[in-house]
Amino acid sequence: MLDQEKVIHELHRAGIRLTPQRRAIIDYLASTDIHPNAQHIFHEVQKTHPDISLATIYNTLNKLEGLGLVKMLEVEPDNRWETNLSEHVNLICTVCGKIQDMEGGLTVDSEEVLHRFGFQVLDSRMEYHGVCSDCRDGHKS
Amino acid sequence: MLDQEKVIHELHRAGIRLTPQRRAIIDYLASTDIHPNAQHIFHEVQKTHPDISLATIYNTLNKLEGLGLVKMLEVEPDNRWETNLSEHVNLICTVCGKIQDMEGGLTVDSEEVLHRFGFQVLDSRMEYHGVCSDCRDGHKS
DNA sequence: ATCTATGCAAACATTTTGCAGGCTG
DNA sequence: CAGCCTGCAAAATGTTTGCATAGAT
Repeated sequence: MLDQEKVIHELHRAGIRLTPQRRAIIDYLASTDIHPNAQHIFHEVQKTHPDISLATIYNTLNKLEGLGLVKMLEVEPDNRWETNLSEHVNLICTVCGKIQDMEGGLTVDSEEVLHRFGFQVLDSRMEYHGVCSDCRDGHKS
Repeated sequence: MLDQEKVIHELHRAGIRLTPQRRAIIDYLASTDIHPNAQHIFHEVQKTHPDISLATIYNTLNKLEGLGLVKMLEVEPDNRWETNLSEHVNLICTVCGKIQDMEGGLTVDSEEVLHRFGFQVLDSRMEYHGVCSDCRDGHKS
């Protein structure tokens, strides 16, 4: 989902150093699709870098986001992060908090928005909130 | 956008008292389409209720949201509130923070999501982030 | 060698909670 | 008049910032 080579290249181009901590964060993000929050990333990266601090997680995520390499999902109670940059819908379970990607489904017509509102679309975020299959199953029993 | 009679009826049905403060908050929400944040609502309602507290704003908004009468938009740096419950897209200007509603445009196919993912859609949130016409104009000059 | 990144802890900002008194229904 | 609601202030939580040291290029 996240192209590590591209990330490293972009960091270099932006003059941002590739430290072991950042490397570990990038590796973790590339390895998962669970849309983790900062705390979750922190705990995962701690396994290999016990001294890492939460501040470094935030620092790195913000830098990656600034380069357009990851996206922050503004979800309660804390933000979640994804590396899927394609146009897709996030299915957010309001019971367990799980987030899945649904490719396709909705298409943004930037031209129409520009004509109707003079609004230039740079990014789109689409979410369906509801109950995932796991939680529906559990509820039935 | 917000039907005050319906709100009052729903509050009554839910056994939630209609205090002057809540009335003022509802009146303000019904009068605007700017998608205010809690602070903004606070300042507006303070004009007629100088003693109101921020906590009451939050309390009321949460109760109204619990009844499905308003929607919270999880937007940085603070949540915004809207009373438009129909399926629509929020156009969010990343320059000035203004939010506009775009009716139509996207349609949620709940059946498809249920079939493909076993995910039961209860609510949808769609946002286009970009630059509004005002900010584009300003930028050009 | 330079200058950015790190870890720590304190600071911040928004939202929630606890409590004593007040007001709605 | 009973019980919920208010305002206040303190607490809670997620995120950012400041600083001295460590480390990447």
